[in-house]
Amino acid sequence: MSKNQTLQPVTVSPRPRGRPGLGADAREKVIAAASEILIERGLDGMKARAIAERSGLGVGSIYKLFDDIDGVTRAVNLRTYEDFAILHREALDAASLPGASVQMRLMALARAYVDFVLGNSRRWSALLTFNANQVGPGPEAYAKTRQTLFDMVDSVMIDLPRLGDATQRTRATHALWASVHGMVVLGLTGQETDAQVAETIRQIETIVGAVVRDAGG
Amino acid sequence: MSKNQTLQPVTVSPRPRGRPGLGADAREKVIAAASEILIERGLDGMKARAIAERSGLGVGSIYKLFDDIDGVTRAVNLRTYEDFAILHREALDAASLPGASVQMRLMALARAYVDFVLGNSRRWSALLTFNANQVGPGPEAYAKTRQTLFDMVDSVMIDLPRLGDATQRTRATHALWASVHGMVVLGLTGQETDAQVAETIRQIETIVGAVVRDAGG
DNA sequence: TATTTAAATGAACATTGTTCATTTAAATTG
DNA sequence: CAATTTAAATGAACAATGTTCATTTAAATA
Repeated sequence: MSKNQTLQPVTVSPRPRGRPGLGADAREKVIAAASEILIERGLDGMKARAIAERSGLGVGSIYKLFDDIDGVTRAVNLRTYEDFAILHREALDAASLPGASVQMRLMALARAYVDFVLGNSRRWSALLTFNANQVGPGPEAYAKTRQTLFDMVDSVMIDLPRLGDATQRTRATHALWASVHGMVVLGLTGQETDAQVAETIRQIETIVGAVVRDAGG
Repeated sequence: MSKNQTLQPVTVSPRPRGRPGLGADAREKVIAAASEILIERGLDGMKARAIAERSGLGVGSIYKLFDDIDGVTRAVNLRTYEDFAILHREALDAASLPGASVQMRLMALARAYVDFVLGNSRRWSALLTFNANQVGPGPEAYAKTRQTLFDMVDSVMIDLPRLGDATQRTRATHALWASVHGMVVLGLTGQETDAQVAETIRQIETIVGAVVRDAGG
């Protein structure tokens, strides 16, 4: 191997002298600790000191890793959103058997939505609160997951014969999934009975059914 | 006039001796001050001291009138919700000309929804944040306004011929309006361009149109 | 006018986000 | 290996905010 340093200068900077940085997993430890607290005690329990104690770090270290507590919340919410997408992927794969109708596949995705909210109420609530306070589009990191979710729904919608061109299908996909979001948000309060859950599912079936039939599905 | 006190004892308690209570409008002054701050500085500006200063009361007085700052927020949000409903009423009345189609009237209501969010972004955001943090159904006071809004939409939906019985129509009304909510929430971020607003309206038209056509409207 | 009473107040406290002077420990140097 | 260097790590201290309660205030009565 050539070692001609004039042609190929050493680009790796020499290891600095001082104490090495926080382990690469320090960020991960903070996010994990904060997530646990969120699940156990809700967003109100996600205090700087509580996160520090559970993660085994000092309070100040959190501010080395994140700009502020909102930064931790953003990271936790991003994790929530990713888990949300993973559940959808699994549900769609399970429902994508040969001959599965558009309605069936869309409802499988919708049920994944409902299931996630039911099983992750505090993480979900934190995500909603964050979005409600956002001005402007969310952080760029969310875009990828959002696109992943969109693609899943759109991959089903593409089987509807009368949705028009790509622009119109994209619009219908966004519209339908925002609608599911609305019905879940207004239907599931965090203290719901089985009957309320069933009613929410039926409402979603109503809208999905109307859209699918209207588009010749 | 008879003054037989044994048959008709005096039921009005005598005026108490001490300093009289906060004026009946003290609560109103707090709500007004808090609303102004919310509009000017957002939810983060709604601090106890800021509300006290602007309302001309002491900090402690706020805690005589409300259990805590969340109580003030709840009252402010209720006011927001009532104003929201008023705008819908005006829009529906204006759109309820003879011969106005179901689609036209539903879209008039939907445009009122969008207009309110655009014109009251911080108050709207506060309402969303509150709902996101609620566990269980919102306070009972909200139920009346919610019913008012539901009745408006339902009074249009009743003109659709193929919505089935009252249970199914109620479900469709809830479903459609929750859908509009979802599209507005995900479509209007608080920093939206005219194009984004137009796209949101078209998405709503897509869902409303599908539901109306599917129900024979 | 003096007295009584409860409303009204704001200083004081508790909690929490955030900073930064100091401590700590890893890597290098001699 | 001991001394030195360096930046990470820390947590005490500060700032901001929600909340309480002993004291003050003023209206109604005696």
